[in-house]
Amino acid sequence: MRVSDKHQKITQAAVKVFARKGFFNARISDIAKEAKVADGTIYLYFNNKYDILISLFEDEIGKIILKVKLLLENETDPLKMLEIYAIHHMSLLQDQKDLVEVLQMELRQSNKFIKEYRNTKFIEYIDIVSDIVHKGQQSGHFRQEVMPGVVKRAFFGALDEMSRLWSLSAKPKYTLEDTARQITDIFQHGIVVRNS
Amino acid sequence: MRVSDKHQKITQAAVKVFARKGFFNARISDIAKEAKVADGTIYLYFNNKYDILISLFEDEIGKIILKVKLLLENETDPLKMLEIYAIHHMSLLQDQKDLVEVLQMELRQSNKFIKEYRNTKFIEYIDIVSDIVHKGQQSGHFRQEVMPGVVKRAFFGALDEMSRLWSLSAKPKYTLEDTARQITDIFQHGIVVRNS
Amino acid sequence: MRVSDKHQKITQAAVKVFARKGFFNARISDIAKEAKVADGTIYLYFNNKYDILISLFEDEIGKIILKVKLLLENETDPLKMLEIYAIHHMSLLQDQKDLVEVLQMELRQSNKFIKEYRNTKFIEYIDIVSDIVHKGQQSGHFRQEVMPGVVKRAFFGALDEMSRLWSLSAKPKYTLEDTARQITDIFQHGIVVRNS
Amino acid sequence: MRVSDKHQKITQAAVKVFARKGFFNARISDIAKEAKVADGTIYLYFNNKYDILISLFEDEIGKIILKVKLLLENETDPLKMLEIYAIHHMSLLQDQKDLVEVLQMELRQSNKFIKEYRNTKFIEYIDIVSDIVHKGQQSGHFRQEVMPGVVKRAFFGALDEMSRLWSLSAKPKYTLEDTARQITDIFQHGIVVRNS
DNA sequence: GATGAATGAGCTTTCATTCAT
DNA sequence: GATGAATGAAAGCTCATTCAT
Repeated sequence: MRVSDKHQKITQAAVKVFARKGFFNARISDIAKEAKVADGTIYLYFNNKYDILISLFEDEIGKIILKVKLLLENETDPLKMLEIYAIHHMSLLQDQKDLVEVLQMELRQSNKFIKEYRNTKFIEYIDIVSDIVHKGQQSGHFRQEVMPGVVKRAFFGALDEMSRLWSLSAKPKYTLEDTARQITDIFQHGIVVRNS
Repeated sequence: MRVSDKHQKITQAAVKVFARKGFFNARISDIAKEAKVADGTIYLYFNNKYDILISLFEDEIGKIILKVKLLLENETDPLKMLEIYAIHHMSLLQDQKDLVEVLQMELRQSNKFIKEYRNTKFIEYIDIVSDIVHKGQQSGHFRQEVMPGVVKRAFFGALDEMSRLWSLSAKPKYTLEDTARQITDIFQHGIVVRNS
Repeated sequence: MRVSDKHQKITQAAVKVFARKGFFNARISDIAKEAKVADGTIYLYFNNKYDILISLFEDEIGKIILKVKLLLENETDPLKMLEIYAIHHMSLLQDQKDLVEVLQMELRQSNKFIKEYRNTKFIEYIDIVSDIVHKGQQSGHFRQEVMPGVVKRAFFGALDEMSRLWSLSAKPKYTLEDTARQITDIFQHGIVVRNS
Repeated sequence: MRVSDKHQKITQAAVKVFARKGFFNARISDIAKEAKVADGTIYLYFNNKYDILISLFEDEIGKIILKVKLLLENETDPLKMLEIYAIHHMSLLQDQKDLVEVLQMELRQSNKFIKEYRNTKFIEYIDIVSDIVHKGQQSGHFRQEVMPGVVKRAFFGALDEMSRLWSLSAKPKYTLEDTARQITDIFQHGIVVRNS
């Protein structure tokens, strides 16, 4: 069995269990059982319960960043780039519902209980948006008075809140892709230079 | 001593303690000490620890709804109404920082640990936005193809994410009011009918 | 129930359990069961497992010191004082066998695992001997070249080792009092000025 | 690599680790690391953790016995023999500080956690003293009324306690040899027949 | 109503020991 | 013989909740 095998099995089990019960209600033994390893084995790969969450967070956000950057590589239109980002973000939910729920939780909780933890991976992820906006402003597509730092947060927040609703609702009205497009549409209209 | 007196003291203490430590790390005895009552006294007013959080959430959101509805009463321009909503939402952070932090956490957590809890108060709060959008569409101010149900989530998400950032950052670049205006500006441009 | 009641019950239970199993093999639940309280109750009176041992040690040594000082109060002959000290020390074993065993263990162990703990109570106890020796030297009873600081350690060590043997052996040859007298005899002869 | 090689490496490592942390706080992995072998290897040479301690104890005491018997071989004066024994005992501290600390601990603890263990090696070691005393009584050097079985314990106890102090104190007042001599002096005076 | 001492279930983490390689 | 990853029982400690006063 490869070394990374157990590590990955535990991470995946943790995602499942954290998503189901939340971080605090999840027991180590739950994760161990889900991963089909002994409780003690978890501590060969992680320092403690928090460490599982943090590692998981950084690893998974890291993968997401790589993926979206790859998707954006061949696109130059900043309007289209926003759409690609949004659709990719929302479609994560379809592929990795549990992961998204854990990341959402973690995002609100981690800074509460681990003061010293600085969430650089997350910042890297949303900075993709401000980069797009900045580029759009330089190319004259986007209004100059719009603040990229505000847009990135607002755009992420809008997508995130929408995905939260989506994962909770039993029978969503729209597809995830439609939803992503609608939010993108609002932001595109919201920041684009009017051709009047 | 009025009955509500102890209840309120405990609620306020809970807001403080939950904001400081998070729900799970907060101890009942912390709240009791902060409220200057005995541990057991809390159980005369609340069924259990979760109940404090839920009650707190509903009570406080209720007050916020009342306040913002009052502010919107004399305004008819849907563009201005969005701004009023946004500014009021963000300014909560100034007046009740602890409360905002607790509400943000609770929003992401409660559905994890209390499956049966349906967050009707929160829905009522964001429905104010969809009402504004709907009204704006009827009056011809807003584009018909925009979905009010999407806008309400996106608008709330954008404001909420921005306020999360704000409460975390040591020295924010902009004032809360400016931030509210910038986000409102994006959404106003995003959904308004173009006068071309 | 008096506050001190539970504290004392736990201390006495701890003495019993520590003596039976040793500190490390003793479980908190053993002590709790012996004291007929809940496991958690112990933590209302002691900070942790070590704290039980330390508190116990200091409290009980404190009592022993008081007792022996009282016994020595009306005696002026330093030779007799040594005997009183020795007999009292050895007779502890009869009255409080468990306690003696715990103290003996603790004496060898505590300084190993709690580096910062300075055993002032114990020093106070053996300093009684060096005081006697010093007084005996001033009154011309004891040889000047004898070091009180060495005698106190040697005397205590001799008594302690003898009592260790005693508590282990199934059928001791001599009575405790006889043993105390024999050791005292050696030391008396060992340090007294010869009347030649 | 000779069989005994690993055995010895582990024993020496165990002495170091037990002295540093005490038996219960020492981990098998600590010993393994110190001995530069794998954890599992230890179990090829010892049955369990306790077995390491017991083996170590018997082996090392055995060596000490051999050494002191050799030193005493050519001496016939019982007074001098006591001094040789004392000086050798105390000087162990200089050469094998860790070992002495472990033996001291073990002496007080082993009978607590391994009921069936009878410490014959230790008895053999202190019986050297009672043999000296007995011989001294037969040759008329020592008082007849002194009990060899008491002297051996008292003498060992005095030396042991003194060495315990010595290994704890940062800056001892006297040299180990002086201390040994002082204690011997007290016992010599204590049991010798007076030439009056 | 108010108190806070007492409870004990529950959890994270440790570590001696095993065993497949 | 040697390894060290894996095991899982075990235990210290916490804290929501209760209830006698």
